[in-house]
Amino acid sequence: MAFLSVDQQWELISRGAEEILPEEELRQKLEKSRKSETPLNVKLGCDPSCPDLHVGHGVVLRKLRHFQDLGHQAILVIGDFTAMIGDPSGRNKTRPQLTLEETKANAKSYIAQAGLILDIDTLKIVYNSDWLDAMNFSDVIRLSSHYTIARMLERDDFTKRYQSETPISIHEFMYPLAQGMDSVELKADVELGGTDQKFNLLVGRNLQREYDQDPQVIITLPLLEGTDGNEKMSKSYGNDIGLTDKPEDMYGKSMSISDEMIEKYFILAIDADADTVSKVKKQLQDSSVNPRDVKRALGRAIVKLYHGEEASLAAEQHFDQVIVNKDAPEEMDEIILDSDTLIIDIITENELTKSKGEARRLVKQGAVRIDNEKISDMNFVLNPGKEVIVKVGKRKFLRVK
RNA sequence: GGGGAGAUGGCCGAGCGGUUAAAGGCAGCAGACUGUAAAUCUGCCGACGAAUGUCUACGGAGGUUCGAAUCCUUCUCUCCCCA
Repeated sequence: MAFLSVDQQWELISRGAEEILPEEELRQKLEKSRKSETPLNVKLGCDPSCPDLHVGHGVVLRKLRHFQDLGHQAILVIGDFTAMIGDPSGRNKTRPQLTLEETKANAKSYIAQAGLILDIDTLKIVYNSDWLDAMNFSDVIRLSSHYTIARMLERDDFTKRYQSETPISIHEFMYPLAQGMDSVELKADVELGGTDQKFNLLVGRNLQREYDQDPQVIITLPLLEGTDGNEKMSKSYGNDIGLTDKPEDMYGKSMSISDEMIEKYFILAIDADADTVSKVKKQLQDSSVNPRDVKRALGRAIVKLYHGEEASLAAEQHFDQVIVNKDAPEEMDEIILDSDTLIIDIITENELTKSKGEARRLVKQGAVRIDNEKISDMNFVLNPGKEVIVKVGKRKFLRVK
């Protein structure tokens, strides 16, 4: 296929990107690829230690998709090797040791979800255990001789941990090297990653040079904060919008982001073009529009991206009904009661609360309603036979028959 | 190899023989107010029980004591300094 001009490609590639290092080299690579009609190898590594992707992952996946749209070769590297090794010291909870089966299952789920964004047909998927597992100890020593401790310690989190006297195991130094080896193996022209990956991406660049390759250009993308507006989006912080979340949840979560995040979400979560972004920015600044309405548009856009237009409208309607008008939703889990049961047991057993203690606390605080009637009696008993709706907090419902 | 410091609830961090389910902060949850925003205020925040309460918990295992997060022994792990 014919490639667009470098400037045209540049517009899409640079959209939303934090840094492109070095810019000039990327221009040259694009120029060369255009002339020789050879697509660039664009690499994105992923960590299959967790099976669920969220909108934060979507940011960098969309960027990879941009390259696909421009006719380049997208390569998804499944980091199954590192996932299998995990963190042998067991200290790092985000890096548990996985079995081969778990890794495979996660990778499968990862690819399926990534397919919501990427063009799977032209995507090249590789597993880094293919080459990393084949290295022996001498290979590893040879590889590590290309890097020094001082350079390793330049990495932000190493510096911090070193200064705060928290342990750093030697093997942790191997991860950036392993990731760099991937770039060498794949002869990557470009590697994408979040800003927190900058160091690792640069190691790949340096290693390629050591192995006499044309070093990759790195493109970093801003990290998207989660719905709390604070921490980066992550399932473990509970602030994520999952790609496979139900439309209503997706919409609801989108509505709970803070005003300051709206513009960023427009840029990173839904890839809005420059015109839309500047319009949003203006609306937020001159308060001609209630920020809530800007957010509603955002919520619809996010749901539409993953579930289609129809679902996005339904999700908004659901939101209006349940949250704005405080009505019960049409669909909710339901149970059939066969004997008199304490309300506390009902909500605990159906996972509306985590423990009976919590259930009691909520009753005490007036957060539990039956058919919209606040109950305050801890010993309230529900009798079978009559259909009622139990509501806990603002958004947990259960139909009891 | 030698010397020193340390390991407390989701996280940070006080406690250093009984009044400690363990100060304080952060995070979390609920209520009020709202735009399921932010900010603010109030309450809760190990489990089980209606409750006096019972059980589990201060890195692991033993021990001293009427009583231990606190003292002793030992193991595991971490950090610092010297070599």
